[in-house]
Amino acid sequence: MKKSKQETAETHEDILNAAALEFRRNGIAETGLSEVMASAGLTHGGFYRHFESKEQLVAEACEKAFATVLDEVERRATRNSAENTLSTLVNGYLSNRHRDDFRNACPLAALGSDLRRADAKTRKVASAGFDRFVSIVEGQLDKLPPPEAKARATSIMAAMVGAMVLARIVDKPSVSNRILKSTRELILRT
Amino acid sequence: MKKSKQETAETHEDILNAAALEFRRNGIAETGLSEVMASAGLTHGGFYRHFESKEQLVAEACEKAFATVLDEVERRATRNSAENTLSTLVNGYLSNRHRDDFRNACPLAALGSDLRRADAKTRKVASAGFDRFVSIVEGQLDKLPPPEAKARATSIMAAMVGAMVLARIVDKPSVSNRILKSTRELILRT
DNA sequence: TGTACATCAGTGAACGCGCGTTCACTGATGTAC
DNA sequence: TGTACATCAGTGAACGCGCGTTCACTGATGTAC
Repeated sequence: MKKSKQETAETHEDILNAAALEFRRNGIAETGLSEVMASAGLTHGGFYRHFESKEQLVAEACEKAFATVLDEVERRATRNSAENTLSTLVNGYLSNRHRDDFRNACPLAALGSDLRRADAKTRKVASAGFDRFVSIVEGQLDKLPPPEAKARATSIMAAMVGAMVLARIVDKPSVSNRILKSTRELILRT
Repeated sequence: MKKSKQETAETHEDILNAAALEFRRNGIAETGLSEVMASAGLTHGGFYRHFESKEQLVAEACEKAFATVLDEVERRATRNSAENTLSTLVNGYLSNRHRDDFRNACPLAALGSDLRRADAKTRKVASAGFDRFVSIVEGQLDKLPPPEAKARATSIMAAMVGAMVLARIVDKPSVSNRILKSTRELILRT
């Protein structure tokens, strides 16, 4: 039952989307290929018609997750450039919605320690994703001279990622909310 | 070859220390019990004389890692209370040494996304570790009124953990160093 | 345009491997008398 | 204090299981003529 080129391409995207979600939700090592394929509506045997290995899927799924999330962040950041889009961006990132929903979750926070241990290709993807995210934040800091803006944007990313990682670890909702709130304040005060 | 009570207790600690190191270095799911036992100088069969399950080892090893790291942080923070110990603490946490050496690495940053997916007991341990770390930082903010100090300490923790997570993901040393440096500045300026 | 055939996406069973866990066994320790 | 025996830390082999990966097979698609 060979499929048409278009169907094949759609299936490829389905697997990528399923993997991008499952990896962020359950972790890379904890997510099996059968799980990913089932989530995409397929049996696991067909996996190797689309990817050379799990490592390649990890790299492509991370790239996909970064692209999806950053396209959306960039879209919202550039929509109303007149308003204060930095606070929109920060409040969106450090929100309960982002914390609780992995469908559009930032891979840096969702896969933090997994990415460190991933192979070179995936780490390259993650590094590029980080750079792009910093650039978007930097674009919201037009009141600062460029070198300071880059440093500032970098530290804002660190604070946001750390807050999201911690907000998901902690087992008391009140503490989780306090982490998000105080980090919003740390970044946005001045 | 039964061992004396003291030897048994020492072996228990050896396994805990080995696990605390290997989990932080390689991740929880990626570290096998054979690996931990070999690292402690034992064969894997004896594991269940000391622990009920891998989950229990994870919880105890995390507790051990938090205790070791936080005792040391607290010791240094209270040693010379006259000096500015906040900058000592922050500069120590956001250092290349901390980033590159997992023997005394903060479990929150080293196991970030692993802890989120751990069982209830381990998450409780991690939450308690986080609370204690916040209290130590809060103790260095004696110029702020208590409620603000707690919020500030919380956001400082978020920034430090995020910076360390990102500094380890990124594949260019220059970017990694920039993350640490800019976050030190974000926290310590004012 | 129609026909014959090669291609290959997807299925489902099977592979070897390492995992967490169990178990029979050993022999020094600790205890009961 | 000395002796006999139960305990149990540690070994090394084995267990079932799920993992990533491979493979024979199916049959619709795409291509060559």
